[in-house]
Amino acid sequence: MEAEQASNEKRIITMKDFLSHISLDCVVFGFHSNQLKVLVLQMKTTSTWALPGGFVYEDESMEVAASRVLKERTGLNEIFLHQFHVFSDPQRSKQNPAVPDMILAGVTFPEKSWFEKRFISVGFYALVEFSQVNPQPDELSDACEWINLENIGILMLDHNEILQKALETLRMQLTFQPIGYNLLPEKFTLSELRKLYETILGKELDRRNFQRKILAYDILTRLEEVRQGVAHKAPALYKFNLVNYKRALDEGLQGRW
Amino acid sequence: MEAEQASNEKRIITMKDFLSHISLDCVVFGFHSNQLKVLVLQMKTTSTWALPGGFVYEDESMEVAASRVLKERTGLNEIFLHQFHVFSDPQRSKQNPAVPDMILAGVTFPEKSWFEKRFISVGFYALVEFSQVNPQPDELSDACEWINLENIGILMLDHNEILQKALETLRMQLTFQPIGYNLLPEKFTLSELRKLYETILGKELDRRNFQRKILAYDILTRLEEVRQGVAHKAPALYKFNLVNYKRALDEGLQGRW
DNA sequence: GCAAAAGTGTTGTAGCTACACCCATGG
DNA sequence: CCATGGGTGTAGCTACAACACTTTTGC
Repeated sequence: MEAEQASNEKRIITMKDFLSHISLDCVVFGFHSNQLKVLVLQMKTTSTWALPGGFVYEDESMEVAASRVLKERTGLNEIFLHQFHVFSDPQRSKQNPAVPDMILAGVTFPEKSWFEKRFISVGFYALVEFSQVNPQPDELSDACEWINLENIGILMLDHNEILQKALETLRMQLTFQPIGYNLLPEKFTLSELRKLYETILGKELDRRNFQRKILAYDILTRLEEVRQGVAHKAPALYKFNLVNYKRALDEGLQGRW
Repeated sequence: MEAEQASNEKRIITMKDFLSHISLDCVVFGFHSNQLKVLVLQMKTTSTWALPGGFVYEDESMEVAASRVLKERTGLNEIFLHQFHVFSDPQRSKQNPAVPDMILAGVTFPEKSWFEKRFISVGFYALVEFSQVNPQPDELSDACEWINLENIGILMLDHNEILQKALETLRMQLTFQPIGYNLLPEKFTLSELRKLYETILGKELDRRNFQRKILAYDILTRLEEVRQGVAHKAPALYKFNLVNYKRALDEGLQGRW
């Protein structure tokens, strides 16, 4: 206790000690031809792949900044978006390979040492409808593409870790909430919805039990239409019943106590 | 797409636009005489109550910074600590009532406008054993106290919102994980554990069903001892079985698919 | 001895798993 | 006509809520 006191008096607090830079990175999930995909950028000078990200303006919340960034990368407004973790290992942004790209892009900064400071990044995950997205590279990259989750290689900085954590979060949320609304087109079959669940969870689900369970939630509306032009029996199309879907989200679906 | 291009070329990125300050705030939960308590500070000049918090050094992760702050406020090392949300509403730190206290405490800062920038804060929640804590105010406050959750009044800035979100997170985690290990003393009765659950969840639980359910997890070891000196039948004491407890944490306890 | 809390047992029900079975369709 | 996937049904099991009942202690 006395040691505490002493160190308190001795210490002179200088706010320069506390300067960090804050950024955000987004893991954008899409679903197409029964595969989960992630939106990634290829950096200009190093050709390494990276998650879309950016900085936050002074008058923005992190959420607004993430929406802005994703609007630029996908063309979409009103994206389903959730923050899931802050990545702040002081080593994470050493030798940031994006710095040459920033200089190339004409980024100016207040002082020479600006890029030597570490970056703290807030991770967001987004769920988007694959077909609605028009991928656009940013100033630092010359490609923006969907890559199958299983084909994602080494990403810039700690972006593999960010992706991993996003996936874990998505799996957790899936148990609680009827995700799928944001990833699927308006009309879909139960098999497509099941494949999505199987892909996210990384395991197979019993076709018949899945069907009854998801229908029991009463969040789907069966349409008159069936999917045409496929082999075998034509499956019925469904869409989400928004009212019941939102109610289910509020209540949560499992876990009692 | 062309509009995108045009705006990209027109815009000159100046990193000064992106300067924000990052801080952290902690919701420290303790449990004593069957009540959930939160550790709060009383600020020097305004006498308003606030959550313990601080800034992050350049060579620290947010987690390390939060541990350091809580070590100062509680005297404890090795605190159970989890980040749960980033609070970044640009209005949240307008008219920060802590600024006079900072000036009083001799805090120096690089430029006059430093405090006019907004603060982005990472929220952490901590679970500690009440009796082990030795509450210590910081440089900006002249009191550090446990307050019953239900008696918490108006807090500084958006700290009520932060507390609320911490509680929601704790409730969510409770369904998944056998919390209680960090909040209770080494030896405890099943009634005490149940009261803790009831307090966090805000509702009563059936005594007998709770007992069987929690024992079924196989994370508790029944001791030979009983609690002495209480009215009525002496209840058995239990302690956590750390091996099984950790296994249960890994697996998660509920939610199938 | 009686009030109050601890400890153990029982029963009905909801929801799940693991199947069997029939239907529709494209090749 | 048959392989394949869609749609519906059912039996057995598990987990849980809602109870009843007994035991132990302080006053």
